[in-house]
Amino acid sequence: MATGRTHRPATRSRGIPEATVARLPLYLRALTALSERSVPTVSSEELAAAAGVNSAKLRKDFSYLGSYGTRGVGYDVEYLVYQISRELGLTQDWPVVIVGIGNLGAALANYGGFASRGFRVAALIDADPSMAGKPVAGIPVQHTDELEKIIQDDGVSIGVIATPAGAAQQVCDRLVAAGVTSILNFAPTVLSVPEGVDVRKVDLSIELQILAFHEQRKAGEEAAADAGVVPPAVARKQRPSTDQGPDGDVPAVMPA
Amino acid sequence: MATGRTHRPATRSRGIPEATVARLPLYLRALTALSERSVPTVSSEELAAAAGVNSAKLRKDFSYLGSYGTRGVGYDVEYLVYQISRELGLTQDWPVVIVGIGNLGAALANYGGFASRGFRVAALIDADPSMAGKPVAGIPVQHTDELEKIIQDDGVSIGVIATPAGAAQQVCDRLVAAGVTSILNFAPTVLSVPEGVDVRKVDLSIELQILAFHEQRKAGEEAAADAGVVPPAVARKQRPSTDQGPDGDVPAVMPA
DNA sequence: CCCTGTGAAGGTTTTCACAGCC
DNA sequence: GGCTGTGAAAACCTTCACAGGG
Repeated sequence: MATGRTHRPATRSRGIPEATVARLPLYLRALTALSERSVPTVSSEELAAAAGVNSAKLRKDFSYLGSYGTRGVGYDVEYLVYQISRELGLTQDWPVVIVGIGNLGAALANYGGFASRGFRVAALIDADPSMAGKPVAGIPVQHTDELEKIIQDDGVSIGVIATPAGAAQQVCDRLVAAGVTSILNFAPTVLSVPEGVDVRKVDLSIELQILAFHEQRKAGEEAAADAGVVPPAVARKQRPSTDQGPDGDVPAVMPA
Repeated sequence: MATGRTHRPATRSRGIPEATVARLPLYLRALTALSERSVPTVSSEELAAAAGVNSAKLRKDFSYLGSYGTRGVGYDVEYLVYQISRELGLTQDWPVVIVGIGNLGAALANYGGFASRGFRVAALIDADPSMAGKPVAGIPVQHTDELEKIIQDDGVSIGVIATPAGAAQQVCDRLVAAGVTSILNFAPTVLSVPEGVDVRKVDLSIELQILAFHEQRKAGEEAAADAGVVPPAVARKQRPSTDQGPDGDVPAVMPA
């Protein structure tokens, strides 16, 4: 699934596949770690292992960005960090508002991974008046009444919804009306947004349900295998997993 | 990307595509809402809209489960709820442990979506001795030392990791050694697990980075469109979004 | 000789469009 | 006539395998 904009016909020369975009942050994280250890270059094989992906995929992904490697050598770590950051738009500052400061909202506010990647928490917003002024992660919570003003004053284009499901659509509508065009939704609801607005969702219980499906499947297989109905399962030898990546599935995403 | 088991050759009669599995929880949520409103039947069109997916996809998805609809009428809500629950393995009880009771762990412990879907929080575990005994969401936190005992006594097969990145692999190893075979990882690290163990990950900052990518793209397009270089963007009329679904991308998944 | 970059093949997922049943 | 279920086509993504540059 794309972004709703992927459908546009013309001018798709810079078209980076959605699946590739989804992996760029993984590569970036692995590269940042290498950079911190002052590793100068890395091969597709090594980087792929660090990102939990296979190397052919990684090379194909990078080929969409351009030819940033050197044959016989590998990729220059610093250079790649820069190129991927630029491609993802992380070289600019993205002010973000978080709406709904419960446990989850607080966890998000405290999450270090944002600040280090060009995201700045511009404001924390909650509907509970008794929260107003209370600092969370060093930032004072503001009341929902201020929402429009904050977004306009700070030029916020990305909003995070961490409210209960019942409030999510209403908050979403206000965010969009005030100018937000990208929304990360943690509430377990389908949001309705106008064209041009991207929504991505993260649903904790969905991930668990998918695990349960496979878990159940495993149990069934064992039983079947024990009964000799199915070829015996491969021995479970310990070995580093490969290809641990997002992917083609549930991640929970989607366009508007 | 499949589950690592998808590759197995033989006996794939019950093979439900991974992309379909990833959407079943969405359908289930929409159906549960209809059930609560005592709606008896629903058409593929209506249910698809409620789940944020298109109707052809939904019908194809259901066709993998069997023929549970009635032509000219639609689907029986209660019956479908049951069939999907069963397929996902939610008709049985899944004890779950959450390791790492910071803001995020606490949010997860408090999250209502678990209990209502067959997941039972069997224990909360944290490495900080001063947390031990403190109740979170009504459940007393236990120390990491108890981890193996808890997992074995309760027959836990699903573990949730909400620790800092540095501790994640170690916790993962202990969970796996104690018998856990499915892991939901919130720490921003690639986990290495033996074959037969499924890992799914949720990375908050990855989702934001993907939004930033599209956000940047929009800005660039507007500029280009203003300059007449690109066909003018479609007017942004308000209209309910369709096809808001997980999907083929970053969700963050993968097999072992 | 090593490792990137990439056509081509193979697989999976989505979408179309309509036959078939109620 | 309405709506499901599904082959067939199209789009998308991954993997293979190797040409070609360092």
